[in-house]
Amino acid sequence: MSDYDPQAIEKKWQRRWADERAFEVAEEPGRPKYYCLVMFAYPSGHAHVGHVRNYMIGDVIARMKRMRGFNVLHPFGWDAFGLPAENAAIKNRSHPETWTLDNIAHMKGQLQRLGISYAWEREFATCEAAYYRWNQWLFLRMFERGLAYRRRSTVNWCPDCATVLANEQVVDGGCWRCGYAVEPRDLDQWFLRITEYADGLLDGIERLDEWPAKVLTMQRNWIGRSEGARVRFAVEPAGPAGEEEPPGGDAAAEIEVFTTRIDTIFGATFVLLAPEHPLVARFIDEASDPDGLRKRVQAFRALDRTDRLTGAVEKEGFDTGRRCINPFTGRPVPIWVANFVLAEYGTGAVMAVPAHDQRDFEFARKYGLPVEVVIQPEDPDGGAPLDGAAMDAAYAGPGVLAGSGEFTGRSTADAPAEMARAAEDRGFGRAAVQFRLKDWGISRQRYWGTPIPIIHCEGCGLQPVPDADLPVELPKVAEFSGRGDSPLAQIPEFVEVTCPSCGRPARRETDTMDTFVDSSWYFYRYCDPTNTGRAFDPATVSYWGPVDFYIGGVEHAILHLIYSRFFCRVFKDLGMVDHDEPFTRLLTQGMVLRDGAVMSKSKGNVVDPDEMISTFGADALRLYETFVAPPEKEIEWTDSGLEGSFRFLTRVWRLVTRAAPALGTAPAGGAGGPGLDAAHRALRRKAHDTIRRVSADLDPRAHLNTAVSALMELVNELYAFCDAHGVKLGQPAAAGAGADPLPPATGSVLREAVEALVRMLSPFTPHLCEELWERLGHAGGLRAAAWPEFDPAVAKADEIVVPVQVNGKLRARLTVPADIGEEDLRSAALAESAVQAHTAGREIARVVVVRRKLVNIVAR
RNA sequence: GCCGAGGUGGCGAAACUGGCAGACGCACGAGACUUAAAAUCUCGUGACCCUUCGGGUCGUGCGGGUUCGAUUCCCGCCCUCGGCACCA
Repeated sequence: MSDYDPQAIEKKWQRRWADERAFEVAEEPGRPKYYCLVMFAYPSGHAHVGHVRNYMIGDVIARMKRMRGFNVLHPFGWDAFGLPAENAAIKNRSHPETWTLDNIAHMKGQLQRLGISYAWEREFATCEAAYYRWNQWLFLRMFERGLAYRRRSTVNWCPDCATVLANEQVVDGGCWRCGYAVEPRDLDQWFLRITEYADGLLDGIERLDEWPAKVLTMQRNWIGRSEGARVRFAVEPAGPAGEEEPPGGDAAAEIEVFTTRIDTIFGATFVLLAPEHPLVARFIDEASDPDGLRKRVQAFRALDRTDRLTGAVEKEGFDTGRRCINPFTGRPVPIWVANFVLAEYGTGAVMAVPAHDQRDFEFARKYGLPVEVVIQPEDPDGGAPLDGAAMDAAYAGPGVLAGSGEFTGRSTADAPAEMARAAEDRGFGRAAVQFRLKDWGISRQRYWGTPIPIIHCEGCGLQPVPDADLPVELPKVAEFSGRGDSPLAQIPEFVEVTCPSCGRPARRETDTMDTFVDSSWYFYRYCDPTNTGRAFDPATVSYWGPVDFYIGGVEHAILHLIYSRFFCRVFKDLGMVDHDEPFTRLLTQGMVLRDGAVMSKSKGNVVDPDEMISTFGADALRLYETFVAPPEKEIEWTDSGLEGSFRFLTRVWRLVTRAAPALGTAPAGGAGGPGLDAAHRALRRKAHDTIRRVSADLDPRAHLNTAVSALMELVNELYAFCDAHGVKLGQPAAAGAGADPLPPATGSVLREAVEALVRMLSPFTPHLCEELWERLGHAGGLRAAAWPEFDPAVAKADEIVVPVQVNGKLRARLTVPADIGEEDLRSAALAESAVQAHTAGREIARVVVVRRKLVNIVAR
């Protein structure tokens, strides 16, 4: 057994860091700052090794940056509102706060046992009124600006969670949390106008060059910008000519469509309405509905929402019997209702151009509707032009407009802009941009969230709670009986208030905010966490912000990471932040799997960090999770891998503790020292080469795994060096070094390498390295120690090995002076016997010499 | 269908700007130490072939191309994973 005792070492240093408030920071104008942030935690109960990996990546970067002289902000906190707490309260007949605070206490203990260098002084939980009052404050600012508004709308309702979900929280038609099929419901809801910022959010993506391409793509898809045009088709009066319009009739009705292909509009042979389109009900008179169209509409609307959204339903439609006028051709076209047209996208109505849209084409063929070609591909061979009657598929490619009136002959490249302009000039349309992104519904009919600070007054309407009355605190008691209306609605002393405007009795809003509001700006609050006068001091955020390095799971690519970008822009418009983007660099860490599956309690494959820590120590766990693969990749948990990391740390322990008594003072830099022999110079070279590699791997590359392997190589080399120079590292322990004092040169070279090793390893395994650093005779801890300095003069080799190829195949390796000239290298290569054996009897056509890299001899 | 990321030994991976493929680790094998085992230390470990130290051939998903030289660049495929998707 080794005398490496992680339990004792880790306790000692964790206590010391806590006593010294070692990682708290203050603004220091003029000193470079670095804001390193991991996504804060939902206090679900227990951290597992997947969380640990996330936090380790942040901790390695934060500790390294600190040693490199940066003023590092590395905070942590809790995303503490949310449904699981409320569900647990219902189940346990307790209060959500109890469950939440218990979990936070437990998880905080777990994180502290990992020795993460958080500024715990800045910790907060979003369920504290001191935090969520600023959610309310911000909501009111958005309300004033029309960015927060209330409207009745069809929303995504999760029957299981008994609440509304944002569009982003519906995954494959189910609830993102419980998977239960989402239903449509008509409710009055609060929305945040994120669409106001759609263009800015999309354009900003172009400048996020330190974000993973995957996340940017997902955000682009989610925002879903389409350029096209809106065109209005006038509805023809109903019934035979001369018949009187019914009262409230639709003589002036118009159908507005959105299209990305206005250049095909002369080929629009019918118009399709969503079943929910308001005109549909007007077109179908219930009293005289001989064909039972109303029933068909209802059948369409009743279709499974998921199937309808994913296209799993058979495309069907029917003729309303009404017609509208194509404003470009002046011709009437029939109006149909189709089950695949979505009310919530665009205008809920589309023009159908079967010749140039595959879906329209199939629909037209199914129902015998006309197909008119208005785009002819440019065919250099002069083949037969397309014919609507004979086509077996739509032509959606580029070409030249045909049968399109004054636009005939224009190209599909130019026509759309011209035709949109024409539509605008003639007053029936305009160029338009359509987004897939919708406004963010934040109303939740649940208790455990931020109360929305609004009062409903019958006389005055929606009244904001005055700023002076903030926070609107969650009432402490509430009945957690189960499902139904918001629990807050059942607390009279919360609901019954007086109108701040007229003073008459009024009702308080009982919805709470989506918890994603909480997480959309928490990174600013860390900068100024105890401010009682405002959300944060802009000057403080100006110093720390934006977040330089943000680390978290890719599952937040479109939820949290779009909302935060949105809030950043809102704060900027409020004059509170001075940057456009909140997170300069984003790293999405891979998940930790076990037996090929995500760890979960239900699968019973959770690896508990506490168990690993008690067996191998936090340092071994930290090292394993950073070494096993690049941070972005998912990893498969293996116990043997963790054991391997523990073995390595034992090796480091033995190396440093046994060698320490014999170490001299480190060499004072310079070019290797003329008095040193080859082995000593080689060790110095290796040490400095490792400094170069590890430094670059950590910053900026964040390749934590290769940084560790470089350190392992250095340790291997140090073992070989010690073995060759009489420092006994192997067993038995009693026969350690120190018995024979080392020659001063050997001791000083060893010290230099060992101290570089300890410092560079310390971000990964801080407890072990602090202990070793102390044993090496340094006071003040590693925080005071600078990152080792790379000296190119020392790293420079005096001899190098150059591979020699013949026709691209490796045939020999030459050991030559590092500064060898091209000519000398060339002749040395040609003189090599192995080379001559392969060139014998052949003509040497060419010799490629790449300085310091390789020689390739081309022989024929 | 569209967009993105990938495919390298038994396994996790490395190769940063076109220059020795497989560093480092896991697993496995051999040796040293030991009464023995564990631990530790040292060595070996892509495949195939000739086998004599040693040498040869093949090898980074598949097929082509560019190049003195390709895991890396280009063209065409196949597969895996992720996102979006009746979005007009």
